[in-house]
Amino acid sequence: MKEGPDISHVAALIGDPARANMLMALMNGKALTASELAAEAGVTAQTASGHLAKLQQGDLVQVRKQGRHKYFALANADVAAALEGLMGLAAGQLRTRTGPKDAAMREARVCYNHLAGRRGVQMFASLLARDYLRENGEAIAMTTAGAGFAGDFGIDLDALHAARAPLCRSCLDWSERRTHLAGSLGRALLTRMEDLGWLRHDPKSRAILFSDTGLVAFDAAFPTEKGTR
Amino acid sequence: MKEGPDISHVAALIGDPARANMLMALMNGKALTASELAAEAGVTAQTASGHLAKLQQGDLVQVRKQGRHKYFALANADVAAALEGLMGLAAGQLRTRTGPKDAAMREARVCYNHLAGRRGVQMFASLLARDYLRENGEAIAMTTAGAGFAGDFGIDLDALHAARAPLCRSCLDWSERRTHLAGSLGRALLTRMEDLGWLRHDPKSRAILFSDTGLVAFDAAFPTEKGTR
DNA sequence: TTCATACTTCGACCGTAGCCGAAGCATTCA
DNA sequence: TGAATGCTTCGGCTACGGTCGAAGTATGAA
Repeated sequence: MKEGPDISHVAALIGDPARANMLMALMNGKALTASELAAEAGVTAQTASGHLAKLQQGDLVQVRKQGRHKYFALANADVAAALEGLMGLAAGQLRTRTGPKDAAMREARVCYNHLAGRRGVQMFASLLARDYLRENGEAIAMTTAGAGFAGDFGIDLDALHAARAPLCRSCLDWSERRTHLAGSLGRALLTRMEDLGWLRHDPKSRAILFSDTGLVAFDAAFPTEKGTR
Repeated sequence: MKEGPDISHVAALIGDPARANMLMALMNGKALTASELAAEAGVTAQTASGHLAKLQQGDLVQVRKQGRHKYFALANADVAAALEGLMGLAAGQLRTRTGPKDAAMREARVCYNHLAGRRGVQMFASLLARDYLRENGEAIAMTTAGAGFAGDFGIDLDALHAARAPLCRSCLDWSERRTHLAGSLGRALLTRMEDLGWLRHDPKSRAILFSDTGLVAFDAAFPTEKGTR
């Protein structure tokens, strides 16, 4: 028995304990790095790398490269549904456990050169909600209203456009596990807020520390749905 | 990575090509013998036996022993649902192909000592539809109306009750892949119809040959939903 | 630049599981 | 009773795939 151009291939992918643990860890919809998945599966990084390559080739996971990290997530809802079905047969138990350590880092930190963490996600969501930015798949475009907002905020868009770097890019947040704003605009927003005295860098870590008045101003500038009222 | 008390075990069962082929062959809901499944999977009987034992132990299939045959079917609808989910991921193709050879045998034949084949299934279904028999899981009980019908048909129920053998048993039909009536009642019905001259045994095979008048009488005695009018 | 981190590739080891031939039961049929 | 059929157990072979150490590449940090 050799040829199995069917269901068996994908089932065999799930059938390995290490890979199954990885997939189960991804079942909450969050993205995890290769190292995290290796720990989750209880194997070394080399072994995990091989497993993840197979999962990717089998279209069970999608990958997003982020600097020197690789974030893996389930490929689509169908994969989750298939796993659910198998879980029903196994009457298995879920395993959770996720995420980082430092509270300040989760709240706000610098990601390369832009704002990340809970505040970074908040800022990006606020810009999207007010239609200053629009997401089209991977691409992010600024609206004319967004350009006005950025100008009012004290950002020189012409200078940004002159540079060759892309204006807006989405970036996967490793603590929130949602996307936040990167690109030259993300960088400009962070430096502008630093100039305004809203925040400063923690010299001992990547954490970003808001001043009291800065935090109020930030919430006013980037309101969330709850905070808008 | 060793311990995988989860989803991976059942997935590994499906992950073997031979076993996957067997499961796919069972996806139409019909029951198949070990030999048929071996052929379906492209392995020898010994190998298939091992695979089927594992599938049974993993609660993916249920088994029913029928004389020297063993009929396997999917354990429940959950299994089928899980397989469906995996098929969705594999975009796989179904494979069908089933069943016996001789047309006369499929139409009607003797199964041990009772009527089997299309006519046997018809008879059983007719008795159930008119509430002469009632199915309770594995058990089959005769109703009082059924007792009256049997008496009118010329069957001595007292004699059957006197014998130690069970009155009614269901028997899985290998060509129709549905259950038909076995037990002492099934035996009595067949011999009674032979006495009435409705049918006779083919001396060269297990086939049962109806006479023209016998077939008309049989259809009248055991009408199907379509034939009732 | 130099160092540290995250991931990948290479090579070798090893265990497990699939496979079949042969023999062994169990059931049916003559 | 003996012969045929259907399935299982046993034993041994083979190979595929998971595993890790060590070295290699890429990215970010100092």
